[in-house]
Amino acid sequence: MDKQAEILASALQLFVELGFHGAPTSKIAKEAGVANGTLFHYYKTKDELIVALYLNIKQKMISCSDLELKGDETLKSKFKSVYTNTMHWGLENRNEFKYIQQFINSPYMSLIPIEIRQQMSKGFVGLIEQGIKMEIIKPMPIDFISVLISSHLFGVNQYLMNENFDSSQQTEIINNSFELIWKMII
Amino acid sequence: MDKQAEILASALQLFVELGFHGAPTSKIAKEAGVANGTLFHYYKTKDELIVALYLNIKQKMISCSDLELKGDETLKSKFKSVYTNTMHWGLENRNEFKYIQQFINSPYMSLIPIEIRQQMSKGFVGLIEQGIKMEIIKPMPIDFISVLISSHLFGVNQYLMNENFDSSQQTEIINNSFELIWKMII
DNA sequence: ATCTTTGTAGAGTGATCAGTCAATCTTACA
DNA sequence: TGTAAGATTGACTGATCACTCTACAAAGAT
Repeated sequence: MDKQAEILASALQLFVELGFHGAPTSKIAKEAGVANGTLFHYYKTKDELIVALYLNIKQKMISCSDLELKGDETLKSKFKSVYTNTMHWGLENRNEFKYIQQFINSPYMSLIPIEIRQQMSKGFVGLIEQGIKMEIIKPMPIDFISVLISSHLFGVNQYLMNENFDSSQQTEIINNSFELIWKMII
Repeated sequence: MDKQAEILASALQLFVELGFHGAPTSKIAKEAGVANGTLFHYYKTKDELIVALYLNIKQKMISCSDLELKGDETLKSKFKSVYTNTMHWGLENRNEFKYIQQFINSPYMSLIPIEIRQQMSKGFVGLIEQGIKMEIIKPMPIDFISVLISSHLFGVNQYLMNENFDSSQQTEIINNSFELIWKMII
């Protein structure tokens, strides 16, 4: 890992553990094994670091959920892939998942321009549009469906994080919970 | 409003607007129209203020959702009352709702002892248990059902906050979204 | 009337923090 | 090899912040 990646990793760890408030840049730099000034070489301000970390993680999450989406799958199985991939990613990257939740529920979220938010949800929105056009998914507003699925996903993820199931139990709950949300939107 | 209530009101406004990080106690006191020392007379530390504010708001939210739960209603209509009351409360108290989301997704949440968390969700958990016992609600883990409903509620609330519907449209969406989540758990 | 408790004020303090800067090191390439 | 650009350092700084302290006022209690 290069220094910049070390900084992001330490920032993630400390922001999740101590909050934006409780994690000083000096501590982040120290934990990353770099000098104070190096942090500010890559990120002009602390706020810029906080935002960059969000975008960095969100990008990873999205690219993971898109994995192996072949054209010949049914729409349902595409949705299921996105759902389960994201869920498993969240369980294997708990700090990343927590950081995203912490960030989007904080005032920092308003620093992300709307175009970028749309850009990030583009793929998912496209899937939903496709489902409505094919008359598989109920004709409800895209944003409504989107929020139904993502809040369901975040909720189930939080449940799985709290309880400590083994891997096969986890997979079963994820499959069942997908069927629940799928029935809700078709 | 007495001084303590003024402090809580200003803290709410500024924490939602600027985050825990960006809202100094001096500014909170100033906005509340009290001296710096007065704030620390009521709350020994800033953290204590942050936690007290959460408990204060949560209490209001719970007592609002319990309103008018008569014994002769069906279980479904009891659930619907809790759901719609909470939703409407959230729409009329946006800062309060945002604060709760900001708080529970922050590391401060870990400062709330588990007994208190259980105490706060007691009424709702009781309703779910009743539903399972009456074989109306599917026999799934209580915590799972609880997280399904509350994340759905928070998600729909966020959707309604973003879009700006008039009152009758809002009510319709709330009713429809209740039917969706109800079907999911029965 | 005196004492005690509680509320309120606001100047003061030591610590801490975000961010700077000048100097040094590394790398790439002419 | 020389040189320019970028990377890295860590001591430093000015501002800010959480919190304290002393003084005083209000309100009961005895």
